[in-house]
Amino acid sequence: MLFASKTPTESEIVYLLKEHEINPTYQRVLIARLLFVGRTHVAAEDVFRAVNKDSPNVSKATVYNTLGLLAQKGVIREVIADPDRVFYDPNTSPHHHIYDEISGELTDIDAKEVSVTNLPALPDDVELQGVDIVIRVRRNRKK
Amino acid sequence: MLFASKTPTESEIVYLLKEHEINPTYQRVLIARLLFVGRTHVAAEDVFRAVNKDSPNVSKATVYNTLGLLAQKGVIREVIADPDRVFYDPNTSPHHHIYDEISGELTDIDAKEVSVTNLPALPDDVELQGVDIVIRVRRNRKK
DNA sequence: GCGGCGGTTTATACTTACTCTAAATGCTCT
DNA sequence: AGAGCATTTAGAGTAAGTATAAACCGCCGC
Ligand SMILES: [Mn+2]
Ligand SMILES: [Mn+2]
Ligand SMILES: [Zn+2]
Ligand SMILES: [Zn+2]
Repeated sequence: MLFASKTPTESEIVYLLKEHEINPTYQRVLIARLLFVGRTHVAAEDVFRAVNKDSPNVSKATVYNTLGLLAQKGVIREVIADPDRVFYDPNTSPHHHIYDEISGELTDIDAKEVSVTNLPALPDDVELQGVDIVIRVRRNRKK
Repeated sequence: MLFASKTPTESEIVYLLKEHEINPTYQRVLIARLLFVGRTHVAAEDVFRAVNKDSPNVSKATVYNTLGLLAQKGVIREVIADPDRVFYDPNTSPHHHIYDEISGELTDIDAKEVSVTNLPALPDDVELQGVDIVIRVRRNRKK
């Protein structure tokens, strides 16, 4: 979901959540806004820290529940690339990832820049959820 | 690494480990053999259970350390697809995976059956470790 | 055979990411 | 205000994996 502004307003976020049949509570709006303002790949613990930076605002359970809910409703996307944590991605347009095994950082690659062909036909009792490409790299630290 | 026999002998495993500069201890041979006989994708806890099924043979630490060592030396491969655990794969030939989000099962797809083209050029301070494709599906349980 | 020595394994404690539970809070309708 | 449902919360619990420090093993020189 793309916004006209780089930093969507609270009411734009409220609208986005409603569109996806999510009741826009204080905590959900706060978390969603953080994601869409930051436009980066974040883990749940990052969100927990950010959202409680100044004052205690949102519990850990709510952070996890909200990220799960947003992902399930399609507002954001889960990325499984790091063996230690799930990343959440506000970019829901078709794209893939470069994963740096050293820093743990994820970078987007537009799906148009990669083509995957000849995917095998799937048995008809399976429902395709998505095709994820992860390019695993190691960026050499310090020259 | 392919074996003539479907069930490699102990000495074939010993040779395989030596080839990869791994000292073939009792525990390492046991674990590697289990992987290459089973020829499936297994998590560390699966290996721990299997290897200690009858009598206590190998500690948890050694299971984790050995799987890590085998992967690092290229005898087996790690697969990151399930958010809850790392899978280890005795199939090191180029291939990709179908991941069933419901059962947690992984299935191989030969790399020849898929083509990925137009991968973006990587900055020259990054070393490519591999390109992993995961096809996420849900197999509908019970008609 | 004995002592030493590096490499390996072990039990066990610990950490980290995440889930569960049951109570408290809030929101809406009457 | 009170009922009823949705949501949030603190805190306990789980599961995968890591760290630590002691024990053990295989080999070598004596
Ligand atoms: Mn981990
Ligand atoms: Mn997990
Ligand atoms: Zn992304
Ligand atoms: Zn495989």
